[in-house]
Parts: sequence; C-alpha cells; structure tokens
Amino acid sequence: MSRGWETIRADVLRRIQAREWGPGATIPTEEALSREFGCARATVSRALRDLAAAGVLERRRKAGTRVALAPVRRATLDIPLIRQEVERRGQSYSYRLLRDAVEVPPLPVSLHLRLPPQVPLRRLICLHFAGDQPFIHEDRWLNPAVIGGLRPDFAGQSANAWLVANVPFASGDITFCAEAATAADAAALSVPVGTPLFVVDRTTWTAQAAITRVRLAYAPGYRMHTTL
Amino acid sequence: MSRGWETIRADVLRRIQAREWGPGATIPTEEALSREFGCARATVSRALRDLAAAGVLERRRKAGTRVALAPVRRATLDIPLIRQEVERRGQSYSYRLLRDAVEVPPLPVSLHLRLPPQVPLRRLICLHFAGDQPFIHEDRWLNPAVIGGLRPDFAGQSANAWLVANVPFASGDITFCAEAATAADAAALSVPVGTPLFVVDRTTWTAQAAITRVRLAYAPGYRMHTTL
DNA sequence: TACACCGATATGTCTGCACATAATCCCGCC
DNA sequence: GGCGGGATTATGTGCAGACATATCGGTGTA
Repeated sequence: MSRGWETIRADVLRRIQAREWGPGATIPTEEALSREFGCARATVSRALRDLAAAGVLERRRKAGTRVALAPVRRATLDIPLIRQEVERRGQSYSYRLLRDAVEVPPLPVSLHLRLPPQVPLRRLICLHFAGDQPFIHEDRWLNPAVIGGLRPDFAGQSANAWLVANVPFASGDITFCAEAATAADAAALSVPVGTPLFVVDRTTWTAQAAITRVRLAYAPGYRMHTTL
Repeated sequence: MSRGWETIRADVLRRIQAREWGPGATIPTEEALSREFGCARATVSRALRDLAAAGVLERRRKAGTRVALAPVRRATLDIPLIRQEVERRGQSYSYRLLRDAVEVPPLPVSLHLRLPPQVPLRRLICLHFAGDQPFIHEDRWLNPAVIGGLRPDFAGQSANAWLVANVPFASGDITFCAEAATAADAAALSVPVGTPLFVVDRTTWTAQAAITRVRLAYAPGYRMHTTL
C-alpha cells in the first residue's frame, strides 16, 4: 500500500492539515491505521512517534493519540561554531584576543555558575572577524577547576575550540536577548554606545560542575534564522 | 544487561563525554554493540538514531557511525502562544487592537510572501499585555487569498488564535534579531525611540501560498531561554 | 592514469509477535 | 450517589529475522 513510514507520516499530516482530524481530536489507533495502510503496527508507530516529536501530535497510553491544539510550537535551531558560520557566508574567519586575565566575576556570574562569590575565574575577551569586519564580541568566564588551573595554555586554539576538543560536555542553557551596546561592545564592534545588539548568553556544564559562561554580542544586522 | 534503549543511549553518551570515543571517531557497529549490551540490533539502533537526531552522532550507511565533531549544535526551543507565555508568569493576559486596515505592504514584505508587489493586504497591529504592562507590539500582514477576502471577521478572537483554529498550517520560518524601537514601537511599548528590542519575524505557509507575516517586538528585558 | 563497475558492508526499514505499562472505564460495594 | 479497585485498552518497548539501499574500496579495463 505504501512505501515506508515517511509516507504514512505525510498522509497523517495531510489529513491534519486538511482538518479531517481537527485540533484536539483523537485519531484512530495504531492498530486501526496499520490495517488501513496495510502495514505492521510498528511502522505506523514510527510515523506517529515522529509527528509527536515534532509537536504535531500528543500521545498517551490508553488515552490514544490526539492532534495538538497549538501546531506552531517547536523549532530546532542549529548553533554552528562561529568559524563555520562565518565561512558558510564565504568570508574568511579570524579572531583576536583582547584580554586574558584572572578576575573576580560579578555576583550574577558566580551565582549562575553555582560557584561561591569572590572566587577568581579566568576571563577571556576576544573579537571574532568575518573578513575584516568585527562580527562577535565574546566575553567568557572559565571555571579553573574544570580546565586544570587558572592559566592553562590553549595551544593556539580559540578557547571555544579547545573546550570542544578537551572537556566532556554534558548540558547547558542558552538565552537570547537584545541589549544596548556597552562601552566595551562599542569599542570592539566599532558602533556607537547604545546600539541594539543581538546577545547570546551560554552556560555549559559537565555532569558535576560549571565549565564556562560566555556572552556573545553580535554586530548589528545579525539575524538568527530557522524553519519550522 | 540493560533496561531499555534509553540506558544504551545514556551509556553511549557517557563514553563519548568520557572521551572513550573522541570527536570524529567511528564507534562500533550496531551489531557489535548489540552483542556487547546483550540485546537486539533494533534496540541499539533506536538509541543511536536518537543520539544522531540530537546532533551527537553522524551516521551513514556502510560508512558507520561517528561522533560529531561539534557537539554543541542543536537546540530545540518551544514557541508558546503569547497568551500562555504571559499566564505562565502568573500575569493576566489581554490585548488591544491598534489598527485594522487594508494597505499595500512595503516591497520586502511582498517579496518574502512571494506575492506580486502593489497587492494590498490586510494589516493588523495590536498590543499584547502582561498584566497592565505592554508586552509585545505585533504587526501582522495577512494574505486575503488564504483568509477568504480582505475583511473577514475573526469573531472576537485574536488573529493568531483564529488562524491556528481555521487555517491549515504547513510550514514556516522564523528569524530572531535585535532592532531599535521604531516610533510606533516606542509609542506602543512606552519606551524611548531607539531602545533595543528583541524582535521575532515569523512567516507561515500553507502547502501552496503564504498565510501571514508577523513581526513581534518584545518589551525591553525579554529573554528567550532554552536548555541543551 | 583515469574511469567504470562490482562485491562487501553498515545502516535503514519492515514484519509479526510478545509482553510491559499507564490510564481509562466501568462494575460492584458501601 | 459516591467511591475504590480491577478489567480493558492503546501506546511503549523488545526480539529475531529478513530484505533494501547507500557507499566504500578494490578490481579490471580503456
């Protein structure tokens, strides 16, 4: 009858979009659909599981499978390495280290990393270039307990590349927001103080402890894009 | 030996994070792993497929399964309905319609919707409140071909709610960026012109045609958050 | 040397079956 | 009428086997 679970997924999605099964409605059981499509239940299950992962369906044991009420719900966005993002635009990537120091971080940083206040951390500030234009102003705090002391050598790599290659990464969180350019941002990116900048704050963790907190301030005009 | 494919996924992930299999390395075949874990190949396959979907592994027929070079790569973020987002903060939601007109959109909007220039569209501008504070300034263009003419009645619902309930949605794209508050943003959100605002541009499509393009300007301080 | 072809191989998918698990439904009891 | 507990039921997971398909690598030929 069909040629694989993707065909079934497409057909179920078509019926939902055609309002054959409206939002909130319960759709037929896997067993009924497998009879209709002339395939094994596992094949139907695969298709429905995929739609559930995409947020189109909601499934519960015994209760059955329902069409989600709010279809526009979940987006996956790729977070490329900065170097790759620049090179994908056909520009050459480079970066310059602006500062490498050991400092006591501001209280919010200590708290977010779940470290005691007043503990000094290594702070790296650098500037990423796309061609000869400044692209991202990066301000990073590193936990010395994870990277093996306050002043290890990254062997010529950027801190990010070194971390990716050397520290087992377990989890993290990201926030996106708009901020006015600080004096440091303004100087680094060659824009007036107060210019709206797209800012990403990222914290990563091993299973036990915080690894790093980084703030990325993108040059004006940056747009993060994804499809649904 | 184990208690399900999630155990296997966890163990494979652990070995990757422990650098037992470093970035770029090829891991054992499904068949070898199934022997090691004492389970069926399908069970290992399930675990590895899931890790591949999360961006941790890369798989190719015959070539085998490799550890991805850049592990921090994919984030899924939930895009709640505005009403739900406000209510989750424990504030009461309301909205006010500021404008409902038929206008010729600016050229970039026509192009992005893949409509001929100079075709008039319905434009709705409204303001979403969290409690008594303005939260989002929304500027929406609607394709009359999809909503059944230039001036249908949304029966008291917000345009978004009406669309979710009545128009079969197929695909879309989203961009996030930082913009300076326009005069209209400033008046609506009660902030000075030029204030950095987090802006979301969303376009949705049926299988055939564009449905709507909407620009959401969030009040200052908004942060979009997700975990990895 | 360069290219076309072909076998080997790892993943991709499907089937048919079985049992586990969660949640609902309904029956019987108080 | 209200409530507790067990039967029912739809999904979740697992297994063994089979075939499909992409692709890597090597072999033979122009």
